[in-house]
Amino acid sequence: MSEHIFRDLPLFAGLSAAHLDAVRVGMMPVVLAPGEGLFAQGAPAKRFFVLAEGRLKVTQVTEDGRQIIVRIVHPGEICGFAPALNRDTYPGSAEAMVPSRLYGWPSSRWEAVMGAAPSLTFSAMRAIGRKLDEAHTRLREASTTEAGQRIASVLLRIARETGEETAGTIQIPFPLTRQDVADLSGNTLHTVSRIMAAWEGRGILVRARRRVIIADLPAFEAIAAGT
Amino acid sequence: MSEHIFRDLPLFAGLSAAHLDAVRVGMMPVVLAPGEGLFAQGAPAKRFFVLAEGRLKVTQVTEDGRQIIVRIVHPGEICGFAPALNRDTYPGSAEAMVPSRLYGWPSSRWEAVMGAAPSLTFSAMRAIGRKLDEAHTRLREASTTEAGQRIASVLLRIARETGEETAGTIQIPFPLTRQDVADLSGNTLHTVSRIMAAWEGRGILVRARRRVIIADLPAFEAIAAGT
DNA sequence: CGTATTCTTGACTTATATCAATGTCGGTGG
DNA sequence: CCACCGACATTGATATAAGTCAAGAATACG
Repeated sequence: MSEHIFRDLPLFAGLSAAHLDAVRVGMMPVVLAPGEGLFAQGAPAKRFFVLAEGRLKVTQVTEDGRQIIVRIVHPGEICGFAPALNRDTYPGSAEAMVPSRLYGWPSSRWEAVMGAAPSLTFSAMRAIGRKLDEAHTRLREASTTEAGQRIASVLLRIARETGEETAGTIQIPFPLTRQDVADLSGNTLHTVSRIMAAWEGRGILVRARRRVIIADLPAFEAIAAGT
Repeated sequence: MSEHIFRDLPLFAGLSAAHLDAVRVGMMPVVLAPGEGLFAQGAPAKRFFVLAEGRLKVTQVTEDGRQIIVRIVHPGEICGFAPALNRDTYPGSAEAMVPSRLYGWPSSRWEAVMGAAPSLTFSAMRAIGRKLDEAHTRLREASTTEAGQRIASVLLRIARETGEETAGTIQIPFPLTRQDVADLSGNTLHTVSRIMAAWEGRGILVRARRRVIIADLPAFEAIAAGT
């Protein structure tokens, strides 16, 4: 079954038959509807996953109910890698933003699956490293740049990762509410709404419910860079 | 030479003679005076390191000259792991806070050194993972908690990692200026100074130049947790 | 002993959160 | 098919935390 995922996922490309067999042990497919949770912050980290199709958001909540979006998981990426951190609970919650398809393994298989091929390990390590890099960028921006710049920077990064160009505009191909943007950029919903409304007025952004469409990329890049 | 480092550093514990030999290839000792730089942001990532003794701070600067301390490197930790991110320049600058001793390898040896023992790879991965976790915590705090809480949280984490208890007080065993604390917690020097002065008045902190000494740990923990 | 670094403190300003209300879209069920 | 309801979004008024500007004091170091 699911022979195709090994062709679909770059992460598993070029493995020998023996290693593929090792990877397959304990592997289970998972399907999620929009808004459905995959795992919850603080829950025992029973499994780790690779996203085959769709989009997830990983969030963390503070005691007082505030939320931030820690990362957005794109197809082909690993998530739930708590085993790598040597911890037994998930540091955040994961939830599908759109219909999603993934594959999961018991945490106990982490070293076996990673060990099946060194390239897999380095790939996972690079993925974690990139996340670290991104987290540091956001951290630096959080304390040194103002709200508008942070919002532009976050949207620009997502647009670069996954944006789809249509008639000169770039659209982020999955729904992002104003609240999501706020949680991504460390602002309140209100501030985000005000700033994005201003950009609409200047023709930089196109107004759309639960969607972000960049109309004037150069202007957007200028804002992200600090004008 | 330097046979002892393999006993001193937990990272290299329990390796076979053959693997130790592999690790030793291209290895070079480095000594740094306080304030001396190890590598600079944007420079070609020629080497990666393990800190044997001392303390480093890794910083990033924005175009407009603002700075944040991305992490503090403690003895036994890996730094300069740009190769793991598949990038050829350092994302930040590293500088010794106190006299420091380390060992470096050419970046080209990354996979070889990591491959010398799987345990080493997983150790490095855990180290990166922990940094990611820490970055997310700081990111969450940056946008949801107020200045005093962030300062307390940062100092508390460092104190837990490395603090030394003396006569009921806990001292962070390396110099930390108010500016350092500001760069660590995402504040200005002034805000940090005001808040720490207030804590001194309440007997929670002991005043000391370039040093942080926690006098009332429970009170400090309460502040970090959000009172 | 003087000079540089580090730290403190005050007055003022501003960005952004908070509070509060209203508006708009889009799906669901009658 | 239309009306309603809930989710999502806008907008204004106000409050406030923390940044900026500015000056000066304390400590370390050569």
